Amino acid sequence: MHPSASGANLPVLRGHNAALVLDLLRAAARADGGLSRADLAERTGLTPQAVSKITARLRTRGLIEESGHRAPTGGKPRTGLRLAAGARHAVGVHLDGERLTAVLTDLAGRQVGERTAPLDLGRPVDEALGAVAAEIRATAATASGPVIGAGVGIRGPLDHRTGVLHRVTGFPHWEGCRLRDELARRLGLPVAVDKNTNAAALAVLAAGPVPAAGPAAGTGVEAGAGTGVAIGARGGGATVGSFAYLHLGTGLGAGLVLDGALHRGGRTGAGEFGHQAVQLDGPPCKCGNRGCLEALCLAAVARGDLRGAAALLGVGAANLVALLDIDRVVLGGRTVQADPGGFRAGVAEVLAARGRRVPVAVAPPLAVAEGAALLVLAPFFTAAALG
Amino acid sequence: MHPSASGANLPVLRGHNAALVLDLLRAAARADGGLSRADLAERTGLTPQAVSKITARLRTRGLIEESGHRAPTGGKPRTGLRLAAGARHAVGVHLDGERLTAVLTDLAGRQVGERTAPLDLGRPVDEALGAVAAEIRATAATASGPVIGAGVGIRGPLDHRTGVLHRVTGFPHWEGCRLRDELARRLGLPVAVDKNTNAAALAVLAAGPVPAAGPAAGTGVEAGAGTGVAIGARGGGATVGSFAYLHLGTGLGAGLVLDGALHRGGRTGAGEFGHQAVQLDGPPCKCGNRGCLEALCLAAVARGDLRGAAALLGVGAANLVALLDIDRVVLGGRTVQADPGGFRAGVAEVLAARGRRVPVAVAPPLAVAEGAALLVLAPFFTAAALG
DNA sequence: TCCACTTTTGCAACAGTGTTGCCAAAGTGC
DNA sequence: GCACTTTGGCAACACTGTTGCAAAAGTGGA
Repeated sequence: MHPSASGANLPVLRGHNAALVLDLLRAAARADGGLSRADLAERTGLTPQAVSKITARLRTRGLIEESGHRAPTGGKPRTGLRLAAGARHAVGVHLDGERLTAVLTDLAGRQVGERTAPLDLGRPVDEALGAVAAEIRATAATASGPVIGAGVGIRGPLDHRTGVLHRVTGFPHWEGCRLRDELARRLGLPVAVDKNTNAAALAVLAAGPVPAAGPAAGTGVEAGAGTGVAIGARGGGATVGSFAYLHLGTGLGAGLVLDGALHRGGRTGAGEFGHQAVQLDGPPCKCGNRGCLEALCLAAVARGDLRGAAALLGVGAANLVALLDIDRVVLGGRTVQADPGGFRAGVAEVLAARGRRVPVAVAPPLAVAEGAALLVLAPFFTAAALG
Repeated sequence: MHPSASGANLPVLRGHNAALVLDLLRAAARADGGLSRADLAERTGLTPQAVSKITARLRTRGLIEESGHRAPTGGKPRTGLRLAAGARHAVGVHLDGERLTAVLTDLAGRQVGERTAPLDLGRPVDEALGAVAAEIRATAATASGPVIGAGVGIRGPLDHRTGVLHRVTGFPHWEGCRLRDELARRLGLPVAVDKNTNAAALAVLAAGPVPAAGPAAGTGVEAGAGTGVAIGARGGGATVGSFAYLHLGTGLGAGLVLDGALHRGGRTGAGEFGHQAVQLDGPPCKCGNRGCLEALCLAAVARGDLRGAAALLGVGAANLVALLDIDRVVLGGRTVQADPGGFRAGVAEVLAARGRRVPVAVAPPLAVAEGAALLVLAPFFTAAALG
């Protein structure tokens, strides 16, 4: 591979624009319903004629379709275009220690099916993988159209690029498991693996901006310098922004979306949120240090002090919001789901007290599984409109 | 403006590739010297013929030039191409409270001149701005070619997009100063404003990867999903990676480069590193909270405990490396420059003790001013190779 | 000294992108 | 019924990178 083969030729250009259009239609599909060619031209900055050509190609491929007419405003009414959401499906799996949750989603990433099964990671790897593959197959079997692959969300540390697990707390025989390739071989389908926090963050990203009005943020583009991202930086089709997904379950971790893109770091290590020191002389953590946020937070949970846990989570969130200038915070994980309102309020309170006024929300319970499915759908909205 | 006008047409494509080539030549200019057309083709992934056309256009514009021949390897020797570094110049200014440091740089961002002058922010804004403008003019006057603008690095908080200062600690009459526009008016030149930490981070980014061998990091590109950045994400022409610049002076802040791009956040607020809580029951900070890293660190400095300050900085760095999976840490700021070796060692020690083995370096003293100049040079390496 | 060989670069023709100019289609409103 | 507005497609176009081929400029061996 080239060290930095980022030169763009005509096929790349075409793929980029096609993916952009498809992404806008995906976002629209999850909101009102559709967009016209004129809408797309306005939002992409391309000419209407270019959009016509692009949508014609996508229509030929069966990825989008026309959908009636909009109400006219004094001229010819706009023809609606929408994602042919049923044209492709994906399976997303959340491996949560003792439970497996699988969802089937359409091309827009919307859930259209669900399965749950117990999962015993204590079994031999080969057996367990067979069970996981069987669940994925069973989920895929309910799809009305082709299934393009399966995504898996699981606790880190792991390497997203290679799909290899580094370590699974409590189950040392899983260390080094080539999860992606093993599942892909069993399924005969493309498989993608990522941390549960990253998967959930993708689901939140795809769900679009917070329903309520967001915080004030000027949209004025100006002539100042901006080293870094060139053409092509974009988010989930809607407002580009930043948020952190904080996951409190058997551990504490984060999924970071910065400027509309998930930040994984070079070794899929980003998001290690739980082992920040917040009490230098605090109690020892199993990581070897003292005063880690995770240790304090889980201790509070263990003694039933959910308010205290939420407050601690709020402190960590405040640190993070300050460091990254993040627009909103989303909470998730089994512990949070036990008292969503309490955690939301507790975290928001600490954030406000520290002058970091950002909206706080709770992610849907299936966010990890949904996001895992998005892992395999992503290529459609990035460049894979080729072929 | 379009909400997300990221559609790419032919001019955008051309600009992207031209900027990419120029950026590679800039990086080369700061290292060995030059690259041939064949080198560029290899690194961009474009065909040699495309590179020939692109370089011909850049040569017509006087931005690059041929530079002798490489040693042949059994065929026609490669013709060297290099940035016409003297074709453009820029001024970078660091406003550091009581001192102004201005540098003149060439197109490659290399320093070719320097001026220092006392600065009294206690004076009326108008007077002080006049003095700053005069220094910039004096610096620009020494340039052998056209000066395309001036960049200013100053302590935050401020808004990079608008160039407006929010607040200058100790000098309330500067609040709300439209620094960018005021200077641009006085100079008749484009001006860009950014936080000192961001400017320094840009300088570190432009300087390229750490001279010694970097940490291991697989370069295998694979077929997994990667929602987010599409074409065009790139860094300073060299290895794309992440690092944090930590600035310890009269305050404590950070400049974050993630995946090769400076992360500013939506409100230029990113990098507020000093007000992370690391001691929940610690001493009060002027920000209103307790146990902020900045308060602890500056207290250590005040009592002459530089080792203690370095250790605290190391704790903060470890938190940050864990959260963002960062490849290296770079230190800077007046306090660090007082004992570079001690801080480097102290921070590295804490990082290692916490299992975050990343290289630690100290930035050159003029990093902020140099980075400020890069703010105005950036458009050349992003898209401004247009008409 | 000559000649095959390799490698780099350029010229010319080409494929395919988005753009421009123009026009038919399909509504509203008087 | 007719002027007007708006949408979207057809055709010609400009300009991108690509492909095919040849010239330039070296090496190395006979």
